[in-house]
Amino acid sequence: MRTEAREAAKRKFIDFLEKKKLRNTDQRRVIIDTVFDTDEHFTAEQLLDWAREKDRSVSRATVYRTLLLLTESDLLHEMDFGKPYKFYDPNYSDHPNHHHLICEDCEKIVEFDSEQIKTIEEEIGQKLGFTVKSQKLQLSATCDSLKRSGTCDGISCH
Amino acid sequence: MRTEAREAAKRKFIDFLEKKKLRNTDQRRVIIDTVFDTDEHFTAEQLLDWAREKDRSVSRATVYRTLLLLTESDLLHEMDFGKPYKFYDPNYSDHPNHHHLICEDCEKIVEFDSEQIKTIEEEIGQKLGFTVKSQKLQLSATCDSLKRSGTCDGISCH
DNA sequence: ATAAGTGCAAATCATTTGCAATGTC
DNA sequence: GACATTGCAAATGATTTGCACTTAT
Repeated sequence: MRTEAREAAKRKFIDFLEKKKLRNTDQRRVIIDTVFDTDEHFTAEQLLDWAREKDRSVSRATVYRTLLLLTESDLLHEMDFGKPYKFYDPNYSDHPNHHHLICEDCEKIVEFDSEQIKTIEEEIGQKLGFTVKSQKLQLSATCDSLKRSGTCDGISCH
Repeated sequence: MRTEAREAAKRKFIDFLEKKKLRNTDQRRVIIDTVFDTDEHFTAEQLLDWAREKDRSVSRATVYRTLLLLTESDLLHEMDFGKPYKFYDPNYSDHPNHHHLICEDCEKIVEFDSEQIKTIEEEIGQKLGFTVKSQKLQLSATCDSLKRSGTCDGISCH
């Protein structure tokens, strides 16, 4: 994630805590530093591992409790990729309307934006009598370069 | 669901079983009858209840095992609506490309199709070097009639 | 001082699985 | 008869929670 975006997200979280009269603890700081130092999707367990590398005192319970605060404050989005555990996406604060393409061949996840889709979504919502507030779009796809050349090189698949 | 679509889905499932040399048991028949007699989204637990009304011998284990077969054969789609349990959507065999709009006010789920979105998805996939195989789009929205008149009447919210 | 936050271990709860009995082909 | 399928009850595994101690404000 870009440095400014990352720092902005951390600041927003501190603001969120203050506004709710919640406390700015060592563990919460370590966890948000970890969350916004990556632009990968991650699981609760991965976050626990990473955070513990920085501070052994971070516990699984606090990771889950902080993940809840981060999703409530809309700085982190919960994602379901069909696995029995959740993934978390730290890129929404920088790209609030991005979508996901998941490659069935290499499991790689590509993020993309589309103004066009956003516009159509709003039109459709209006036609149905609703105001669209947010969206989740996941495309499942196969890798063209794999099919053509037998390997996952080029822009696709990595 | 329309009668023909419903019957077609059941037939496809029987074919699927035969092709895989799996057996056409009483319990599986009761479960698919139940699944394709509704066009609502449902949970495993609801399906168990409904199936048991028809045949007390149906067990939770068989419901889960049959749900797996139904999703594998692509006749039923698993959906994540942010709850700790999964929902199942029986309408994909009739409308393979439909999307969902979830109303934040009344929790109603509206299904809709859009050729336009499908086209854009394919274009974007191509540009990224992939062939799009399937998609999941969920819009989260608020109800206009509720905002205007204070009640959820009209086409929205029911 | 006070109330929020923490780690730990136990609890929860949807889903999965081992197994002996049963049913389908 | 062979082997898939079933129900049951126990296991699993991600996430949540109660509690006594600790820490931020």
